[in-house]
Amino acid sequence: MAGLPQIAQPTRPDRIPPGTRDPSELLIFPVDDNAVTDRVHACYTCATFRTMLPAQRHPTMADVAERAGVSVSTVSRTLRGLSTVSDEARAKVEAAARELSFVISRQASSLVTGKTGTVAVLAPTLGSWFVGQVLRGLSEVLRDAGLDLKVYSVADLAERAAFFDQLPARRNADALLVISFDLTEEEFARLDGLGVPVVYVSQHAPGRASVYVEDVAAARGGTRYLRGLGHRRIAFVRAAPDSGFTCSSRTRLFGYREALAEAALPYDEDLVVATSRGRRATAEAVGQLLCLADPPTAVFAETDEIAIEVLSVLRSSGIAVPDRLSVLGFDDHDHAEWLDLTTIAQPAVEVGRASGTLAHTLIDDPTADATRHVVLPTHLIPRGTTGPVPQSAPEPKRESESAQP
Amino acid sequence: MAGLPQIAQPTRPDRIPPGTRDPSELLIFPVDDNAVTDRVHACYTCATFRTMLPAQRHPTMADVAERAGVSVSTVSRTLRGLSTVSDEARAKVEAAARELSFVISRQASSLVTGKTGTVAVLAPTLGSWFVGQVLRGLSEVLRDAGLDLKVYSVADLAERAAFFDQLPARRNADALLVISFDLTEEEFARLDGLGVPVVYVSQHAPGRASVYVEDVAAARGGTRYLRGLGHRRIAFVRAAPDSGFTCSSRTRLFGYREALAEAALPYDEDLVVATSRGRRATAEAVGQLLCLADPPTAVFAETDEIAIEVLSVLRSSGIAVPDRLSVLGFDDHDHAEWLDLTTIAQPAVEVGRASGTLAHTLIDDPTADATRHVVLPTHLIPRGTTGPVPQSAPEPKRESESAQP
DNA sequence: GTGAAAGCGCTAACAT
DNA sequence: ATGTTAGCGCTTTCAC
Repeated sequence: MAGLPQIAQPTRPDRIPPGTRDPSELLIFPVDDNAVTDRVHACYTCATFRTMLPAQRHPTMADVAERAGVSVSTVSRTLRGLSTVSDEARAKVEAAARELSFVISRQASSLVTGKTGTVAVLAPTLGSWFVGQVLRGLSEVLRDAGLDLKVYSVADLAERAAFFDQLPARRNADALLVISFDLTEEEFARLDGLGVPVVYVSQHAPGRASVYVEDVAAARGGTRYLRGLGHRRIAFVRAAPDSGFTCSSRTRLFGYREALAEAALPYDEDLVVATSRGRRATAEAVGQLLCLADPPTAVFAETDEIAIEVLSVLRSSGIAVPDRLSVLGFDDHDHAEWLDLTTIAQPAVEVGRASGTLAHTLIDDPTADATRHVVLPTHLIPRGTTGPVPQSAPEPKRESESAQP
Repeated sequence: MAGLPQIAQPTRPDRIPPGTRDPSELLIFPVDDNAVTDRVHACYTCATFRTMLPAQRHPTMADVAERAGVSVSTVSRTLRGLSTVSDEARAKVEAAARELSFVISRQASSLVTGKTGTVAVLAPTLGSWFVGQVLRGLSEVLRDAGLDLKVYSVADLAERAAFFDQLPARRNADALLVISFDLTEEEFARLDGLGVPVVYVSQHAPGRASVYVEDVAAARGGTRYLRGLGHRRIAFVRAAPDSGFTCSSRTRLFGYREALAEAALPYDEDLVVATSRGRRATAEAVGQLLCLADPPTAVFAETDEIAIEVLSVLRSSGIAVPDRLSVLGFDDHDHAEWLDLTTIAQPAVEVGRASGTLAHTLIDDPTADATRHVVLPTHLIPRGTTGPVPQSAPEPKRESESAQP
């Protein structure tokens, strides 16, 4: 692991305002505006505020018991809310615990109960909108259930392999939630043998507990909606498949194809393009579509984040939305409303909540149906980026061709 | 806690394709497109895929020792990488551990070492862009350090109070990271007595370990930049202060005021407006600014997310950016580039990395400087939403006043 | 209703 | 270099 950067020797200012707390005065380090390098500073004015506290031992149940004048067993029973404790003893224990700021050690109790009081979640990244929303719902439910939340993320294939090889969650969580992973059979098998319940989030895992929205039906509905506006040439922009982390591409593309088939529209592979993160890739993908002999009049993006990139590219190219090209997203990202993006909303927070609830159920009740599926609804939100197909499909106008009058 | 929703009785389709794995065929539940209610489904085709595995006991070190024909101590030493193990014994232990898929129980080892191998983080929400980026950097560093990451989030003031009352992280983590909280003195005091190192992230905590970007200098620089474009009436749009969760409003506003003062520009309270999440609040805030007798020619938004809302409102009002109004953000959110938003970039992922590194240092070395500050740089990225001040500050044009020629 | 004692799985000190 | 032993802080019998 990389160590901390070296401590830079701060140029001592002429006068150090003693004991000041105003943030503007505290920030007296020689930090250039717009500097390019990072550094570590000793904080002059801060150092006086606090002398190091001696590392103190956390109080244990024995401490509480002694103070309350009861046995450790009684403390344990009281704190777990068992009814076999007299009111008198309970009061004494609660008072003692409060006075000592006693907090139970999950490590110790888990050793004997076999429960860790923790739920682990595995996600491809912690930085995406969807994962963030799922975690929000999840943490809310787990907090109410008295469970802690541990997160594992794997950034690339090597880390992914390492995770499935070692399964660090194995003995250190009561359940594992896997968010939005396109798993191989081997990985499924590995998790099947994990020894704790596994809940698959945002994906349909055959024969295993899953929570997801009906991507296929939603994408079918979205494509039908575009068809209803008169569009016949509908493009699909998907995330780059190389990451291997998302399974929504597959399902949403499937729904798209179904809706085309319903209307006897051909599935044209030229209309399906992939983009990876970053504006360049999206610009290329969009360019590819617009250069087709028979270009699309509508674009269905796999996620709102992709749709927003597409909008951005279209705007800077001067292509009118929705007059010349309609754009449909998926997610109802916060920014979708602000950008007036038509999208298929999915209840991401609710997906998190349902996952947490399901995990909690499976933990508490080992006889619960471990193959239960929770399917959450989606709904289309028509906004301003979609409109009727242009009356006469115009030849794709290229700048070099259009002469000024 | 709310229970799981009732299992809906699925209408059995005419034919259940047996053993199929194609996702489209699996999704045979009566899920209406765009349905409004959620439900739980039993998955017909899935149930056949897997018979419940009996709950199996996790192998312990004793199991590994027995299989390897050595003592438990040797297993422990081997797995911890101590050098006092013969190659022969090491090989046998590693083989046995692998065969049994042994995973060490942190619970048990932490009981004796006093270390949990876990770092806890407290965040106001898990759904914001900044927190997500910080968590990305953090998890990367912690993974390399062999530490697990536990997250606590508090959604409202009641939960916040409960957290500081109980301090659930107390005995269950080796360090606590507090992200972007505006803490009271009482809360600081409570954390000072936590018994484990605390790192304050995205905030300057006097006398305590902190990692942050220099908000004051950055905001000063951003405001100077707008001044350099000729702007004299510069508005500041901040997040609603009622949440009490962010401390960036205070510091960034301070830098803004400093830059005004440098140029002897007056600080006009009418130019500082607050907005909460949601487009309506932003629309009102922007409206307030545009209705001023002497309206601003530039807007500095506390975050990119706010700036994007502002842009959206301006666009739908037909107010040209930057011709009539310049907009400056803060963060360099992913969407900022797509939207061509001028912004002050902060290295959010790097903030997470540095926090994790600092926490790791403080855990491993109790004598390390617990008041160390890491200050990371910011830089301004000029893009298309900022431009020179309009030549002659025009009277604010109101639709009712402008007559058609 | 309460306490004493055993032991969860591991590490650390000691003995060999 | 390896095995033996004594706990870490808690829960859980089992007596009382």
